[in-house]
This record gives sequence, structure tokens and C-alpha cells, in this order.
Amino acid sequence: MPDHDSDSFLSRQTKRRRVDIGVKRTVGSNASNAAAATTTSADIAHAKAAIFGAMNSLNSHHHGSDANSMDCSMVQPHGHAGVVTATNSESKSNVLRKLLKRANSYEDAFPGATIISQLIKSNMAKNGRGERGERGDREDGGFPRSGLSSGGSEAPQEDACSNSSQDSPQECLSPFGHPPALGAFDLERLNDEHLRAKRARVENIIRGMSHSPGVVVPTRHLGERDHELEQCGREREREMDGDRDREMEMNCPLQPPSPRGEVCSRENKRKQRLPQQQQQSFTQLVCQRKEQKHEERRQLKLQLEDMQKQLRQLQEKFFQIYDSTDDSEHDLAHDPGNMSEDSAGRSDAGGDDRTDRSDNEMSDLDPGHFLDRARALLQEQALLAEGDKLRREGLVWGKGPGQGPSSSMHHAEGKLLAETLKQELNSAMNQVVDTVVKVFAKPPRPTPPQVFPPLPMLPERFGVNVKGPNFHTANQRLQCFGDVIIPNPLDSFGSIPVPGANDQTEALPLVVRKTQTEHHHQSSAVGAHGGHHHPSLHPSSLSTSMGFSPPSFRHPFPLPLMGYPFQSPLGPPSGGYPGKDCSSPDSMDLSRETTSLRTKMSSGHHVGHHHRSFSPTNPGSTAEGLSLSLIKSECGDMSDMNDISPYSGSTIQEGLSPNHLKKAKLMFFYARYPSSNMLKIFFSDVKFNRCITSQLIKWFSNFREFYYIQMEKFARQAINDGVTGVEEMSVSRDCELYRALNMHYNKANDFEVPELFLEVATITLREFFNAIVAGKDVDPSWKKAIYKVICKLDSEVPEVFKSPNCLQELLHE
DNA sequence: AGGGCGCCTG
DNA sequence: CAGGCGCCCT
Repeated sequence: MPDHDSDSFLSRQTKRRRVDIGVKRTVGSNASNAAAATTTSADIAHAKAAIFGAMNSLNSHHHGSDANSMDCSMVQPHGHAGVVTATNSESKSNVLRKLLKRANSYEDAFPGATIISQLIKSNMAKNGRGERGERGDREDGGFPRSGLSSGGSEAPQEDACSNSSQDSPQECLSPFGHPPALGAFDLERLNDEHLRAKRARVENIIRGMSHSPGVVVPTRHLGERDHELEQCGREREREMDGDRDREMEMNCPLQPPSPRGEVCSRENKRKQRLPQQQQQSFTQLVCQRKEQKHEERRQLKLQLEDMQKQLRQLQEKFFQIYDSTDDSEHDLAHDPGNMSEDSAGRSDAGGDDRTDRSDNEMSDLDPGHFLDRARALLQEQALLAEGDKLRREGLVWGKGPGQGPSSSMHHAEGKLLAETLKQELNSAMNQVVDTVVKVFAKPPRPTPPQVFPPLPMLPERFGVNVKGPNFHTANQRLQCFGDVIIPNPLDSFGSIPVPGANDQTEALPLVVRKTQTEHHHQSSAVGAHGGHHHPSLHPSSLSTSMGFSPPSFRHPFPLPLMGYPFQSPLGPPSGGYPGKDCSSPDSMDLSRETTSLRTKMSSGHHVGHHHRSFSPTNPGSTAEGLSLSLIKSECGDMSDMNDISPYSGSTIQEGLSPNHLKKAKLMFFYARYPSSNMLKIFFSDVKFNRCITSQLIKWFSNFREFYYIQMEKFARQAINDGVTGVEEMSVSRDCELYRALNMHYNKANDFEVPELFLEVATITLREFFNAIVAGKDVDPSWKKAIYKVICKLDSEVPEVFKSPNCLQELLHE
């Protein structure tokens, strides 16, 4: 085993720390997920929400479909006095009209408001209400996490987010720490005030500490930090945050880099260590950047306003066409000059009408659908117009629009206008979308090709709260934006380590980019498992247990790991500075699995850059399963690995899953000393190799260890309690010993422990009792005799256990 | 030599 | 629960 001496120590440390991906941890890891999944996820959520919100604003079709939506509640009160004569022909155009007029009504509700400002408003309002509690505990990552609880309608989060970055080096200075219920205007004002105050403070500080030679603050660093501060909503940044942080920490000149650079402090720590001067320049730069951001925002607002104007014009045109058409059919003359007013009035009326008649039908429509329907309607109109035209050609040409029966002209015109409208609507929509997207998908920072992959992170909320149809719609929509990487809700987790959360020794999510650079074996090995598509973030259920797990699926950080406390400033086991932990994958805080893998790989087998393929979806497998399978996957002979196709539908797993572990534990009730062959038979869904075999054997070894320890413990306890007769010793279902064992092997208590096991346990206990009483325990190998006895007491494991799905079958009973 | 086991450790 | 080590057995 050619080990790499250079990092052997660290490797070991890391290994020890990380390889331990106990099943226990998988349980309830979701709880800590909440704490762990923070920054990036929040921002992604914001971005998504914002985009979606913008689109909704345009299409405003989600009325009624999402009663909880802020947008709805904000906008809905557009009660218009209905004065409409709804005709058949009018109903045809209802869809399009609705589309346009609703957009109109938005503006009515928010006179002069831009989409952005609407977003802000609704966001503020929302924050004021429900989001408080959730935001309260997000200080760690700095970015408020928006729960996408109401699907895409949470859009407004974006702005608030960008305004409330807590990630600032000096949170107290954060100009954006505003109360959530402020309006956009207030925000701006507050921001300015904050900036001023900040500047004053900075100047003060500078005056106070005149010297302190060249503390060079890397502009890139500052820029990035500032970027972070300002650009919560930007997808890319969110994704890269973790990497950037780590990178910065690694390179950060602000701190004396540890010899190996393996000890890095999290941001908070770093902040605390910043010399004041650094803080000054830092703050200055922050201020500058903030100003820039404000400028950007202003420009964006202007853009949006322009676009809204355009939209309005389009709406007017549209209503001109339709109203005049309708009116002409009703023999109602129109003065072109009055059209706008008239259409406005009608639009109000139409609004009511629509809400009465077609809200249901409208509510399911997404923008694309809308446009399609609009197109269809327009084409229909155009066809009608065509027909009319043919029939009445020559008769009506002289007549103006709105002149009674002579609608052919309208239709002819309408066709043209319709086409124009269609195009313009489309382009307007595209513009808005693009703009919004641009805001969030700022040009990727000039950071060098990342050694570490972005940390796409979605709050567990995505999995939990987002259930409504809206979410999917929004998500699907959003995924269309090539520039914005919006992971599937369950796709990925980011992991901005939570400073001070807990023991850093726990596994950090391993996030490694596919195009991993190969600086050293470790990183390359780690890189081998890049990619982060989570088949499922939900803790595995038994039903999905033995399911298949695409063999070559390399899961960087299985869900269970996500829940681990990521860091502890208090005690990095590696002996680094307290509080200086590195969340970087490159640092030693790799997940245990990864470390395990690394160990294997760096010790000779450089597997794997061949099957680097990531299975985007991994239907049957569970996160836990992956976690183990990851480990195991690299254990075997590489020849074993090569024939594994990433998408093979085979039910043969290359690794052992937590469910396998559970199964093994249950089997322990029958067999304490299963043979290798037996294991192969009972774990037929696992692709066996040396590693798997020894792994299973090791499991049982561990089981035995625990078992015997308990036996000895209770035997001694009984002896100490004055028990003298072996007959008094027995294991029943209500004794402590049984509970301990059951807790260990049958934690969920969903399996009925066979009576035979109780007998064996009783025998074991008595053996220990007798041995101890006889004083045999002075012999270092006194247990061997007991083992010898017990190993003969293995009973047959029920056939059920041979089934890969035995857990379901067993536990459903 | 290699498999299996147990002990110790983290 | 896994790694590592030493031991025993084949």
C-alpha cells in the first residue's frame, strides 16, 4: 500500500473522522440539515423565487391557484367594477385579455411600480409576517434562506435577500440589516444612511490607527466578499460561495497560513482576526461595492420600467384591436382617441368577468400555455378576419375602425397587429426574464477554474415545503435559463459550513467538481466523485431500501452527511487553530466516505476517471445507500468496477447500504458468525468483492463485539448485585440487557426478535457469568471459550432474508 | 499468503 | 461503525 507520507497523518486523521458514516447519523440528520443548508440554498431560492415572481407578474396567471402566494395577496385586491357585456366572441379572447389586463391590474395595484418594486413590497410584507422566525436562525451563513414554501411565489425574497446580507464582515455595520417590513424606498434610504454611517466610522478608525503598514487586502477577496454581501440573489455566486470561501480561506493573506494551509478559519473567525485596518479598507470596499450595486439596481429598475411601458403599450394596442372588434360586432362605434380609456374601463369590467368565468381555467396555465393560447386565439381571429375580408372586400375598405359591420378592416389590421403583438409580447417577456435572470446570474466571477464545484444548495425546505404545483412549474421554468443553474429541488445540497455549529470532525459534504484538477492524489481521488445529484434527499425508507443504486454513481455527499455538524471552532481534531477550520473539500474535512475512498484510491488504484458519469437521477437508491455504496464501490477490484454501467438497471449494488446494515443487524439475531458464503447468499443484491465481504464480516464482528460487551457488562453487574445462581441469569424481553441489544440491532423495534436469540443471549450471559464467577476472566483470552460456545449456537437465518427486499417484507409484518 | 477473527482506537 | 493491528488457521 503505497501511502503518501506527506499527508499520511492528516489522511489518517481525516479518515478517522470522516469514514465514520454511521447509520445512526443518518437518522435525524435532517434536523441539522436545516442548519447546514444555508447560504447557497437561500440564494438560489431567492433567485428562483424572484424570477418566478417576475414571470408571474407578467403573466399573472396564478391567481387563485395559489391562495397563499404573496403575489396573490398583494395583487389580488383589484376589484373592478364590472360593466361588461360578455359575448361569445369576447370570451374567445378572454385568455389573452386576461393575460394582458391582469398585468395591467398589477400596475393598477401598484401605480408606477416596477416589477422589482412590487417584488420588494411583497417581499417586505411577507417578511414582516411569516418569515421572521425562519430567518432568525440563519445568521450563520449570512443569507436569509427563503423558504420556497409557496412555490415560486416567494419571488420577492430576492430583493430583501440582496439587501439583508448578513455575510458582511461586520454584521453590525450591515446597511441592510433592516427590519423586514420596509418598503423599497425605505430600503434605499436606510442603505444610504448606513453607508454614510459606515464611512464615518471607517474614517474614524483610520484616523485612530494611522499606521500599520501595508496590510494588503486582496481586492479579489474583498470584491468577492462584497459580492457575496450584495448579490444574494445570484445563482452563480451562491453556488460558488462555498468554494470561494474555502478558496479565500486557503489563500487568504489575512491570516498566517498554516504550514500546510490545512487550517482555515471560517469567516466569522477570520473576521474577528482582521486587523482593524483591514476592516477599514474592507469596509470601504464594501461600501463602494454597495454603491455599485445600488446603481445596478437602479438601472435594472429603469429597464424594467421601460419594459413595463412597452407592455402597457402592447396592452393598449391589444385592447384597441379587440375592443374595437368586439364593439364593432356589437355595433358600437369607437373613437380611436377614446380607445385607451374605453379599453381601460372594459379591462376592469373584463377583470371581474374573467374572474367569474375563467379563473379556474386560467389558473393552471403557465406563461407558455398562455402564449400558446393567445396565439391560437389570434390566429382564429385572423382566420375570421380573412374570411370576412374575402366576403366583404371592396365594401368595407373605406370604413374606419369601429364603423359597425365593417370589421374586416379591423381584422386585417388585427392580423398584423396580432402578429406584432405576439412578437412583442414574446420579446417583452423574454426581456423581462432575461433581465431578471441577468441580475441573478451575474457574469461568473473571474475566479480560476474551480477546484471545487459550486455548492448548489437548496434548503431542505425544497424537499419539504415545496409541494404545490406551483413549485414544479416554477422549477421547470427556471431550469430553462441556461445561465442560471437551478438545481432540482432535490438535486443538490450545498454546504456552507456553519461556523461554530458543532464538531468539525464530522463529515463535510464532499463537493468536488467533475473537472477536478489533480494536484495530488487526494484531490484527484476526491474529484473522482464529483458531481452532486441527489437521487433523493429523503432518508431512505425501507421500501426503497434494497433498491438499485447505479453502480457508478458517485455521490459526493450523501444526504446523511449533510446533516452533520460541519464545524467546530472549538476543536478541530487535527490540531489546527481552534476556530480555523476548513470546510474545503480539499482540506481534511472530507466526508468520511470520501476519505475512505481516497484511502483506497490513493493507495494504488487510481480508478476512476472513466466512470465519472453522474446519474442525474437515481430512482431507487437512497442517500444513505449511496453513502455506503460509495465507500464500498471503491473497495473492490477495479476490474469489478469497470463493467458497471452508470445507468445499469441492475439491482446488484456495488456497495452496501444502510439498509444492508440494518438487514445484517437483524440477521445477527439468528447468526452471530455467518460465513462468507452465507453472507453472499443473503446479500445477493450486492456485488461481492473482497472488500464487500470483509465489510460484512467486519459488521458482524462489530455486532459481536457489542454483544459480548453487553453480556459481560450485565454478567458482572449481576454478580455485583449479588446474584449467585446461574439460573437467575436469563435474558427476557423486558430486561435491560435485552433492551440494550434490541436498541442496537433493532433500533426501530420494528422487528420481532426471535425467541432463539433470547435463548442464545441467555446462554451467553450465563457463560460470562460462570466464567467471571470462576475467575476465568484473569486469563487474557478467557472469552475465547465463550466465543467458541456461542459460535455454535447460530441458527438458520430465515429465507426471507435472502430477498433483497426482505426488510420491507419483514417489517411490514 | 490470505482469510478470518478479536481487540483497540477514533 | 471503520481502520489498523496482531493473531490464528489453512
